[in-house]
Order: sequence, then C-alpha cells, then structure tokens
Amino acid sequence: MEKEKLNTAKTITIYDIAKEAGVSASTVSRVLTGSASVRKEKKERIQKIIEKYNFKPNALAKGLSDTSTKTIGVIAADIRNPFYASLFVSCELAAEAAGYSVVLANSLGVKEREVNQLDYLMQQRVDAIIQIGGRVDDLVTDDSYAEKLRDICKTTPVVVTGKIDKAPVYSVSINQTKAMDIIMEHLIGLGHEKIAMVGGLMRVVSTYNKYNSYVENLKKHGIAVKGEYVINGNYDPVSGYEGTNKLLELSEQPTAIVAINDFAASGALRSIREHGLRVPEDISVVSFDNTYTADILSPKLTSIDYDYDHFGKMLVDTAIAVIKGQKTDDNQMVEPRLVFRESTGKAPD
Amino acid sequence: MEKEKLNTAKTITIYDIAKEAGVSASTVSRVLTGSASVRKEKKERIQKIIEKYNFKPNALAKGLSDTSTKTIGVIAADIRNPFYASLFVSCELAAEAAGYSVVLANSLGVKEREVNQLDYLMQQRVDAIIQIGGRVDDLVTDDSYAEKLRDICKTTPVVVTGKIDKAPVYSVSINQTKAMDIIMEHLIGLGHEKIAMVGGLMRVVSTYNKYNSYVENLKKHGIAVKGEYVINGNYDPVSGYEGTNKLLELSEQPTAIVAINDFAASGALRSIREHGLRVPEDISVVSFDNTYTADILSPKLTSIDYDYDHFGKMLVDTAIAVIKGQKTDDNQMVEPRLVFRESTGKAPD
DNA sequence: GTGAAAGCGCTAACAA
DNA sequence: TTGTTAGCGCTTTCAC
Repeated sequence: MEKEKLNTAKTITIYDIAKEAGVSASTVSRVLTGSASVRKEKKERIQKIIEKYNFKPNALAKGLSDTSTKTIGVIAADIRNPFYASLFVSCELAAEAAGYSVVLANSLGVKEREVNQLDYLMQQRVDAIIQIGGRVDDLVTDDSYAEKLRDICKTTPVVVTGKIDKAPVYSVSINQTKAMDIIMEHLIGLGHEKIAMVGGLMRVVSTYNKYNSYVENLKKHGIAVKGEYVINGNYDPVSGYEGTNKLLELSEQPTAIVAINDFAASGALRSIREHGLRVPEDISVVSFDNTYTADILSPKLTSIDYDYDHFGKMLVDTAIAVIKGQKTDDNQMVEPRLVFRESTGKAPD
Repeated sequence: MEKEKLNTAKTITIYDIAKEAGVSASTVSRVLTGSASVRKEKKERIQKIIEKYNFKPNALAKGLSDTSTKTIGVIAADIRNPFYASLFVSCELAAEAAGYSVVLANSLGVKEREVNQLDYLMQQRVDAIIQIGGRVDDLVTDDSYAEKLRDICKTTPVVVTGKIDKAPVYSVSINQTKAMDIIMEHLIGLGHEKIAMVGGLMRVVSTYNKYNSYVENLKKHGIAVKGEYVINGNYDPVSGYEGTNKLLELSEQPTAIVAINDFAASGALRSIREHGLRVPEDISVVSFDNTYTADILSPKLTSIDYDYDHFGKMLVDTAIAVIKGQKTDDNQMVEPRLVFRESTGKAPD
C-alpha cells in the first residue's frame, strides 16, 4: 500500500473535543477520568465525540499533571531466559488487573546497564520499580548499587526478588531452603544417597541458600557430604554438561543429580546420554524453576515450580500497596512445590 | 532495613538546579540537551550541581514539550516465546545504539489485547511502532484491524514482521520461501525423498509460504507430493508430538520431518524416540527459528536461523528512518541460513 | 454541574 | 551567550 506523507498535522486534544461539544476542557477531563459528575446529556455528547475521533488522552500530559503515571518499571536480568519471561508476563497481567501497566528494562547481566535502567525508569517517572534478577541476586550487595537504591527508595518504592543489603527495599523471594528440602526429601525417599549438585555460583544468594540446605539435608539423614559431588558453574546447558561429565568420571558415580536450573539440567541429560546411561533408571535428574524447558526435554524434567502467576501478583501487589502507602510486609516468601515428571525415579540397587 | 516514610516531598527540577547555579532554567536545559552553547564556567557549575543531586530530567515533561519521546513501541505476540524474546532484545539493543528506547507490549495472542496495546502505545506517544507476530501473521488481515492501523499510520510509522493488507505499514519479513528451499535442498541432498511437514496453520502467512515452497521443491525434484505427509497443527511441542505420531503410523513412514518451529520439533523428537527410532539414523528432523531450544535438545536440532541481531536492527533502522522522514524500502527481506547440527543425516537405505 | 485559571517540568523561539 | 515567555496536553482547585 502506498505511503502518504506522515500527517504530523495535528493530533487531537481534549480542547478539540471540548470545542466540538461546546463545553470546557475541564468538563471533558471530568468525563474522561470520572473524577466528578457531569450532566448526563453533556456526558453522552462528549463521549460520542471522543469515540468518533477515537481520542486517547496523551499519557505524558496526564502523567505530568498527575505526578503519577500508573506505571511500574520492571528490571529483569534477561527476558530471553524463560524464568524471567514467565515472571514478567505474570507481573504484566497482575499490573493490568490493578489498573497499572508495566515497562520492561533488560539489564542483560551488565552491571552498568542495570544502573542505567534504574535511571531510565526514574526519568519515566514510574510509580514503582520491581527488580527481578541481576544485582539483587548477589550474596553481598555492591556498595554503590545499594547507595543508588537508597536514593531511589526515598521517592519510589522498590521491590526485588532477591535481597539488597543496606537499602530499604521490599522483597518477595523464593524459599530456596524449602525448595531444596523438597528435592532432597523426594530423592532420598526414592532411595538415593549419592546425590550431586551441579551448576551455580556461591556468590549468588539463591545458590548459596540451596547449597546450605543441600548440606543440611544430607546431614539430617546421616549421609556423608562429599565435596566432589558439588560442582559449581554457571546457569547454562554447558555448565550442566561439563559438570556432569566430571561427576560421571568419578569412581563412585552419583545416582542423582540436582541441577541448579532447567538449563543446566538439559546439559546434564546430554552428558548422561553420551555416557550410555539412562535417566531415570541409572541416574535421576531434578532441577529448579520449572520453565517450559522442563517439558520439552526427554525425559521431561522433574522440577521445582513457584506458581509464577502468584509470584508476579505478589510482586505487583506489594509495589502497589507501597505506592498507596499501605502497610506491607518487608519480606515475603514464595513457596515452592515439586512437579514430578519423568527424570527422577528409584535409586538403582 | 527499616522503611522511612516515602518522601514525596519534592522532586528536584530544572528550576532548582537553575536557582542554585544562579542561572535561568533555559541555560540548564541547554547544557542538558547540548542544544546551544553555554559559557564554559557556567556549564561546569551547572553540571556539578546536576551531579550533586543526581538530577534526571522528567521524561514526561520533555516528551510533552518536544512532541517526540525517543521511544519505539514493540508489540510482541508473547515474550515467553524465545523467538520473540530474541528479536525483542535485538531491537532493544539496536534502538539504544540509535539513542532510542523501546517499550514492550505483549499481546499474548489475544486479539483484543493487541488492539489495546496499540492504543496504549499511542497514548504513550511512542515515535514508532514495531509489531512482531500476532495479527500481522494472518494470511488475510482482519478488516477492523487494518482500519485501526491505517489510522495510526497517519501519525506514527508502523513496521511489522509479517504483512498487513490495506494499511500503509512497512514490513521487514523473513524470506520463508527461501528458508524452505534451503531445508529441502539440505534434505534432498542427503538422499531424502519421503519428507513430511509437521505443525503450523495454513491461515498463517509464514506457514502458508513455507508449505508452497515445500510443494514447489518436491515438484522440482520430481518427488510426488503426498497429502498424508503434511500434518497441520499448532506451534507447540504437543502438535509436533501428535503430528509425528500420525506420521509414524503410516505404512510408508517418512525419513525426514520438517517441523514448523523448534518447539514442534521437540515434540517430534519425543514421538520418534517413543517409537524406538533414532534421530538422525532412522529419521531426520529439521526446523525453523533456531532458538536456544535447538541447542538444548538431544540431538541438537538442525534449524533455520535469521541472524536476530541483524533482523532487529533492520526493524529499528526502518522505524527510525521513517520517523526522520527518510526514504525507505516498503518491504524488506531477512535472509535465512541453515545451522547444521545433529538432527539431520543421510537418508536410511 | 461547569468554566477559568494555574500548574505539572521541560524546550524553544524571541529578544536582549 | 543568556533570560523571558509561551506553550506541550492534561488535571484540579476555586469560584460561580
């Protein structure tokens, strides 16, 4: 279809509507916001004109005058990761249901970007900021980052999925200890004792918590903790693959592998297959996050789920509560549950 | 950390800076935008104060006054789908490099949402809209949607990844015909003649194009087109799984399966495995999109890639060119290439 | 119930 | 080079 020159001509405003309806701009504003009552006949007349032009009020002007944009900024580490994507969409839906919209900012794991995104969202005058992943995952928070956040918190509520030291943010985080408890109960219940852990960095809170819970569970059941069964690494398929390779070269191979997330688990699966072993007959594999990846692999992964919809809603509800000045818990927990699929089974004899 | 009451007190403005620096607001504005020269000593004084307060100009006010927000709206079908996520991130990066930022709106495959998202972006006064997936994938565009778009195009450039009839949008789309050509050459070159196609709906342009190319290629090589080798369906693992199940019950099983995307391919892989067959020894599997899913599965998928970074950049560059009133191609093509991995091999004898 | 007027924070002529 | 002024489009007192 041929393009006509972009008609910068004139975007229709509330004044145009007012003029055509023979009323003042304030009256139009009143029917738009419903902030005060307008005589029925006028109201209908105005609404008709609004529809006729398909008029949409300028959100910038509205935000400027309101000093509230009804927008929540969400900083995610990387939206290409299904964990963040799911959580983001849940937030989007929860926000919408509450009359807010969300704006996404990807930090892509780059520290500098994370700070820039914070600035960006502040410039956009978002009413609150939700940060999922990134700096908030650090076991110990970077000082300059904490300072930045402290500054922001003075005017804008911040809720994070991890933790931030020394800044008055709200947090909604996964009960990792419990998650690992569930996994260990599951595995030990299936007769496993040689349980390994693959992937993850100890400087990441969630991993650190999981590791501690892993050790505790082993001890509780009188199972010796073997250092060579814990292979740190990244959160990707390659780390899971390489970690599992090391595990399978051990003289005493584990019978179960706890992968730090579904990606790492996919690598574990590959390594195991290449070693000519079967899952779950020879080795069981469990992981965290229950992203759709868990459902795509063969065997399908037994994985820890967090009820993303609920998780997102907690994040958003907390943000909105703080915006409205309501009292809220500083730290809330999301409870995990196990989704049992095909990758775990009885320990081999 | 204890929360102090949110200090709604006073957000600092350009006037505060001006006052403290003993200059006028416009002078501050000038150093902020670099739109005109300011005496060096003043400039430095102002910059010092800006840093001291970590002042960030209000983007709403700026956008209102400029009537340009330096923002591009991106409507994606579903950011949880890695195809869209990759493309979105590429757009984000390309936009940033050009001094723009992007705002994401998920339509989630809901037609009504798609229209709402369009309205939302218009209210936010984005400088352009990029739509990837959704209505733009339809073989024949919905009339009311086309009308809406026509309206928008009057003031705001719209660039889509698919096609829209009867609306002056710009398009950057994948050369699907070529993509299928490449796959068929690959397969036929490996000696395959019994080639099936699994997943996808004929009312979706990309699928329609691929199907036609599939038929053309078969004909070109003198291979009979068999209706039972084409199983339409969705774009998810289940469709790939069920489709392949049907294929494997045929008296004459295909030796190669072209899945409509990586998700469908994952289902195909599962079905094949359950039938006790091996990939690629007994059956080859190829797919489109080359999302990271292709790399996670075992065997890793041979898949068609689009160079997402380039794709995103084309989308954004086109949008910006139109914003700036520069001349641009109405329809551009993204060229596909094959990423050869483990799931395809020589046809069995 | 309704209009006039001021203001949200910034930019961009226009003078000086 | 700099300050003054007038908007950008909306909401919201404040009178009437």
